[in-house]
Amino acid sequence: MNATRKHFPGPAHDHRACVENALKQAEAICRKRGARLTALRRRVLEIIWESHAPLGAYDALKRMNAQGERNAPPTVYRALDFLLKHGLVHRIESLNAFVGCSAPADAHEAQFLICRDCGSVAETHNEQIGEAIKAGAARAGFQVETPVVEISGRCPECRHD
Amino acid sequence: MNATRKHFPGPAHDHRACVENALKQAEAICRKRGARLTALRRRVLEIIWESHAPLGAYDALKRMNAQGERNAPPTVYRALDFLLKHGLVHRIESLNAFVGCSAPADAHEAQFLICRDCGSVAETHNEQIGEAIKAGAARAGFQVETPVVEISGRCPECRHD
DNA sequence: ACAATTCTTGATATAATATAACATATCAAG
DNA sequence: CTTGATATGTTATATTATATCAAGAATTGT
Repeated sequence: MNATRKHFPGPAHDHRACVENALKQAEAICRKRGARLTALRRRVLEIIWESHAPLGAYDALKRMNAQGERNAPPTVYRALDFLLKHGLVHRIESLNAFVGCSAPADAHEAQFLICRDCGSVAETHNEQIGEAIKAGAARAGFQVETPVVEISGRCPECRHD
Repeated sequence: MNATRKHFPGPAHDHRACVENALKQAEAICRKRGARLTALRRRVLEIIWESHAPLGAYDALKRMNAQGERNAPPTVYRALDFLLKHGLVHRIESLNAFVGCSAPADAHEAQFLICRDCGSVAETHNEQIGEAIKAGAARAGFQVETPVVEISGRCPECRHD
């Protein structure tokens, strides 16, 4: 196994497995917490998981309404709020878009590698980055609460050295 | 001197000096590059520097128009684009807002410490964070281009341990 | 100084993202 | 089964950002 594949699944991977796994984990997590993963929320999660590229709220809404339904923006935003609160999706601040969380079961600080060519995002959990951030912040007397680390660049598939 | 002050200037500092310094540096930089720091752009930079808290584009626009002028959104966005291009301001992605660059003369990768209470932002240039990011990305086969590091938390003035 | 070119600004319209407010429906506990 | 809490529906609006075309100002080459 190529170390690369661990983060960026590559174009040929079985994406249905990603989606199924994400939904199954989400159900388990919500069951354990007594949180209600309603049909609507599950559907939004599924839509977000259509690919590894972040999806805007309005794009998700379009997909929800593809069969003629008439959901309004608050509907999708509320579902996204729920999913965010439970760590099932992440918001990518630099894109105003949302991506499925690859490790929803564990509390974690994540960083995002965002390919500027294909748009796909890999989530990493790099403690060194977190430590460096905390150390630097401490020197400024700053108390870290929510570090946002979003790294734009080129994924293994799209780079051409 | 308190190490803290180096990053967060604190409420009592002489902010006019910050502004004057920022404008003087901007002029020098633009002169050296043959870039035109027009009256409009200079004014937007000055408005952004009104405080150490990031300012939204439309808030900047309101201030520009406070004396009855009728500038439109593209005007302020264009000025901001110019200032961004020349590294005179930074965009804070997680706030959709802009803050003056504290070290415009040097090329640098910056991180931002954002106080969630008072809203002020300190810019740091921490190479360890940059190195940790590059190392982590390399392990994923990812080529870093533009790392965004925005750390929300509490500044020295606002924390209460 | 003049024309040609480029850069900057003005002006209007509209796109894209996000939330407020209030009504109705569904669920879950007692 | 009714009460209280949670979730969804609906309409309107706020906030952030860009496309497009026209007009003006500075810069360059001659």
